[in-house]
Amino acid sequence: MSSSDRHDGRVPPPTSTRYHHGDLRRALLSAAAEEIAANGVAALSLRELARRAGVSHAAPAHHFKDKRGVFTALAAEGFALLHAMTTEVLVAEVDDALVRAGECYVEFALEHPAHFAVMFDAALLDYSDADLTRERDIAFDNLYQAVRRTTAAEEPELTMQVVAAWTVVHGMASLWLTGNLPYPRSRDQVSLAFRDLSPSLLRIAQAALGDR
Amino acid sequence: MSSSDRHDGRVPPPTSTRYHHGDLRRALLSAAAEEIAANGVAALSLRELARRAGVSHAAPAHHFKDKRGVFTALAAEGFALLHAMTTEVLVAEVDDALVRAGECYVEFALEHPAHFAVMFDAALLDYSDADLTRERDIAFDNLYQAVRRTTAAEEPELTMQVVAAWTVVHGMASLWLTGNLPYPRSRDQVSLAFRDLSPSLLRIAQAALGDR
DNA sequence: TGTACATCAGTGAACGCGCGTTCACTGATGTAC
DNA sequence: TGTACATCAGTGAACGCGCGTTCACTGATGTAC
Repeated sequence: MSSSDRHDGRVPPPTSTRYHHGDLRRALLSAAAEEIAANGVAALSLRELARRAGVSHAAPAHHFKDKRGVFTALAAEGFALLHAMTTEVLVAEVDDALVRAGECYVEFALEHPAHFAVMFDAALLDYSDADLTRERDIAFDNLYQAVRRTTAAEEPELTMQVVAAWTVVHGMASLWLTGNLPYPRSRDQVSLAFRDLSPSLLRIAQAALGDR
Repeated sequence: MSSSDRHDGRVPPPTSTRYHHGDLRRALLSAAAEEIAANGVAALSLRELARRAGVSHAAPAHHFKDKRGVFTALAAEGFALLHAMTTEVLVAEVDDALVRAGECYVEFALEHPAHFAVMFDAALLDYSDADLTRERDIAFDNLYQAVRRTTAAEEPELTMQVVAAWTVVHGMASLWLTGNLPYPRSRDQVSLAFRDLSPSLLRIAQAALGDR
């Protein structure tokens, strides 16, 4: 830690080694996302995050109570990201808002696999965290809105359609992330996959109804 | 460890404390399933499994190389269970084999959540394990067979329909396990949920195609 | 503009703990004779 | 049927390690005056 790289202006240089990190919370969350994406949720330790952020192992305690706090913050961030992506689609007032919102869901999962892995895992999260539940609720709101754009159905049919739509995109995201979809794991494949799978989905649904 | 409970016959009493466990491998896998279902995959330790099985902490090494070995054996067992369940449906030669096989998938996930949690998580598994890949492949075979019962489609449409069917049941199982389906987490709700959701699924698929 | 001070993010040493692994051992089982 | 022996599942003590947590501290920042 030489004295030359202490601070050279109002905005601290993010690459130099300084006593105060500047944005350690952000850095720890990013490190957590990388670590989880690479080695899974079971491998995460706070000391490892501190190491990745180039900070002493006691530093994270200033930003997160414990490991659960990191997972919870990551999940909240994930819901916020998903909400932002789907909101973009909804405000565009396009015809196929539901399909586009569904594509958002899958694109989000592919781009942020660590967030996705954590968002629905009750064993990892602290649901008394107001941030988490708020972000989750507003993200979920957008799904409801997207479904409403394609149907005039009232409850309880509306909820059934929300569940059906969510089921499809959630299944798709999960299978894709686990390498079980015949497409490369890339965001720009999502629209193509939707186009390919929609007719098959229709066939499957028809078969399910017709065979009864 | 009194001398009175050593062995009183050919078949060792499973409840008494004996030097040789009798079926430790099984007991460890069951303990692992319980532990994972209760506290998640991240919480599992070999020492805890030994404790649950009432055996010294060094004993598991005789049956599993390491934690990954336990996860891998659990996943293989899961695929075998799923295969057995779906085979039952297929040999029955019913009309709605695909729907029934799909119900099997969701029922399996609800009844064996720990197995399900482990089966598709690449970070936990050793894919060089012949048991695992064999059981996975034969389980997957049954899904293909079930789809073939409803369609004369050839490749690549056949694979698309397999993927579509898998997507739906996998999404359903995942959301159900995470408490996001409006049904109690019970096996006998699965058929009902299928009946409720199939029309909604059809509507969603139609909307996806119609809006393009 | 300069100085004093409160605040707080980050340090680094220390701690106790549960973990996986190793190893010489022991108890039980089954098989050869 | 009885005895000797090989095999191996399970024991328990020991080890080193990475972990989370605590705590007195220090360096940087921002604000009051």
